[in-house]
This record gives sequence, C-alpha cells and structure tokens, in this order.
Amino acid sequence: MAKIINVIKGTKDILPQDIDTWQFMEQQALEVFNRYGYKEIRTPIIEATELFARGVGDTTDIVNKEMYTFEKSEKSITLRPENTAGVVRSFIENGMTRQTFPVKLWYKGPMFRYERPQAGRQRQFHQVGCEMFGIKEPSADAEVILTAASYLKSLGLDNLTVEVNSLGCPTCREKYKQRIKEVLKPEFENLCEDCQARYEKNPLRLLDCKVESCQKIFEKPEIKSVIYSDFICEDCAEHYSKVKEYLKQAGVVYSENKLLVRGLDYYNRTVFEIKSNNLGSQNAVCGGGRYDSLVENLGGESVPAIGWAMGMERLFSLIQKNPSPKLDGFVVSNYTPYALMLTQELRSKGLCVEFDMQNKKFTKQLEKAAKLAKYAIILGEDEIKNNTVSIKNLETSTQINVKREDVLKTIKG
RNA sequence: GCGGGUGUCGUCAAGUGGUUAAGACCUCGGAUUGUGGUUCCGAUAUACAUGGGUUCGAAUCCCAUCAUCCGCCCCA
Repeated sequence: MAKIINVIKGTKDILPQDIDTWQFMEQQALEVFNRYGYKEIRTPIIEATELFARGVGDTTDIVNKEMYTFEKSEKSITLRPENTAGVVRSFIENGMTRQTFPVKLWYKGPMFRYERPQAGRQRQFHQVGCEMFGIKEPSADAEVILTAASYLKSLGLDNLTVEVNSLGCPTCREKYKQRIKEVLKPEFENLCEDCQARYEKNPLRLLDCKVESCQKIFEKPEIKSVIYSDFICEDCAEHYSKVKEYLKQAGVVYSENKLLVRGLDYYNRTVFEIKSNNLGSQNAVCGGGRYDSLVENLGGESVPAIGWAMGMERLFSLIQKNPSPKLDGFVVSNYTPYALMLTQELRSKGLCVEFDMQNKKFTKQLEKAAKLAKYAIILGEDEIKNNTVSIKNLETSTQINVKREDVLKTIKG
C-alpha cells in the first residue's frame, strides 16, 4: 500500500459525527447576531503581512513568532491569525465610515497561528466574532458583552465567568507603565527572563506572569499597591463605571480582574474575557475589548470600535452533544426500481429516506433499516400491486399498511 | 522556543524478554429461502510508530527520530 498522508500538525478534520454541533454553533450565531443587528462579513484568509504588523501590533507574540507568512511576487502575505484587523481593513477600504453608526459586523472562520498545539489550542482553529464601529459611549461596551453572553446562552452555556477590566486610554496607561517600571526597578535582576523582556516591551504584561518568584515580588506591599492602584484617568474611570453599571442592570454577573491584560496592542479602556473551568489551561472562551484607535492607525478616520472573538473549538468542547438524528425512513424492498422511485417520491416530500442499493436479502435490509431509521417502509409484491406500503415503527415494532400517498402523514404525524 | 507523558487492527484495550500477540466494539457473512433490535457461529490472509542497538531470543530493555497528548509561554 502507498504511504498515507496525515493532517498537518495542529490542524484537525471536523468529522461528520461532529458536524451537527458545528452547524448548530453557526446557526445560533446567525440567529442571535441577526437579532442584535449584526451583518456577517467574510474577509479573505490571506492579507498583507503589514496589516497584522500595524493592526495587531509588532510587540505581540502573535505577530512576532506565530504568523504563517510567505512571499509571493515580492509581496509578503500572511494567513490571518485573527480577524479584527481584516474587518477593520475592509471597513476602511469600503467606506463604511459613511454608513449610519453603529456599523455592526460579525464573522466566523479559520485562523492560523504557529504555536505548539495543546488542549484547546490548534494551529488552524476557528473563531466567531463581532465588531461594532462608531460608538464611543459605554452603552456600546455593555451591549457588545451582552451579545456575547446571549450567544453563549443560546448554545446552552450559562455558568461561565465574565471578567472585565479597564486598560485606560493611551495617556493614563503610559503613566501607569512608568510607575510600574519605577517600582520594579530595584527588583529587575530578580525577575524571570520573560519578565525582564516584558519590562521593556510591554510592562502591562508583567502582571499575569505565573512564575512563583515573580509572583512573590508582585506580592510585596509597595509593589502590589502600585499594581492594584486605580491608575486610569477620570474620563476612563467614568466610562468604566458606566459599563459596570449597565452590565449590572442587564443582569450580567461579572467579576473585575485588574490583571486582565490583553496581549493585543490595540485594546484600550474596556477589556473582557469569558472563561470556563472545564477547559484545562486554555480556559478563555471569549476575549475582547475596545479598540478606539485601530481604525485611525490603519489609515481610516478616527472611529471608535469594540469587539470580541470566541474560539469555536473551545465552545465545541463545552457544548452538550446530541446524537445525530436517524433517517425518517428506510425503504425495504427487493424490487429495486420501485424502491428507488418510492425513495425519490418521499424525498421530494421532504423526508430523509434511503433504500438498499445492493438489493440484499430482506432480513438484511430490515436490519439496516433498524440501525439507521425510525421507520421501515416496506414495499413488497402485494404493496406494489395495491399501491400501498407497509410502515413499521422500528421502536415499537408496530406495523400498519397505508396508502402510498399517506406515508408522509403517517410518519410525520 | 522549553519541560513531561504516551505510541499494539478502523476504535478501545490485555500483554513488562521465551512457542501461532488475548479480548471487546465496529464492519461483513451465516444460523433465520418477506420481518430487525436479543442470542449463537464465522470472517476481515502478516496491529506491536520508524530506524538502530543490547540479547541465544525484544511489543517488552537502551538510543535516536517521528507523531500525538499535557504543561510553560501566549491566546480563542
């Protein structure tokens, strides 16, 4: 035999036995987001590398070491590692700035990141996400989080933890960074290697380091007081408290996590995550936040925006799975042409029906019917002669003879 | 990029140096020549990740490679 070819590391087939659940996720997305006023947008899977360098940020891990990038006709092209940058690009390029605000867009599709695969992490994975443009008021933040919560609820996922935080605006965040750097300066030598690098590149990300020795340093009172201080400016603080107020009024249970720092550079003010306890170490189902300067950074006008993305594989592993439904009927007959005709007739009426194309023995066909279908539709010599069929309920073993045109009525009630 | 675990039929899984490598599920056939799901019998002609090594002898011990899973990191 020839050598078999395997899937690429970190990628997976979505197999027929799982497709019902995937289609369910997609169907719920369509319905819920439509209700919330979102329109689907489909952007290319490949984009100019520069889009991600400028959009996601070149200090992020995603851009630094996780992108699938290749050259074609002297252009640098990258498989999208996330879709916010692509949506923003399209928003600008297609003049959506001139549409009535808010502009609400949702997407779903594969993303690519060159990372070491593990539980809840693949190199090709799927995200579903929402982006809302044009509203700077905190009501937008609350609505966007509500949209996420509604979608999760529609999937039967209720008991998830919503965490929120505010990163402030570029001005107050910069001050905060400086204060963190100052207070940690004496301890610099004691920080782990990663943290030393973060100290320069993005001090905000020092905070969620899990190395014990670093955590001990962060626990020191004088340092802790800086880390946990309310650094955000008055405007940001007011925005943040409004968001929380709205969430409370909408009945969203959330907790504040001051260490919730997103690894993407474009976020400002509100950031949030929705987590599960049943996912192992990759426990975030949803991550998002406000990105008021991204549109401008990518060459558009200054348009505020906010959005989130969910990992569909992670959702998949949390969703209650239902067994695939059985066929409505299986035509059992040793008269193949008649069986074919009856099958076609029933299908045209909307039933899911199969027949035995191999014309096996009657018992074999019935056995197959019992395995695959709710009803056996028996078509023998007598039935053909009288223009009837015998319908056997394969669960209750009751069998009745009905007129051919009454099959639909009998099966569907 | 760094750690740790694991690789035996399509799937699950026994077997820890010694004749033809259990078993179960799935699939297919038969018992049952127009009535299934239970039961019984049988079949799938060479499944020990790959390549080396140790040994009289390796699925079993050692090394390497590959794959996969888990953790760090980061994120969805």
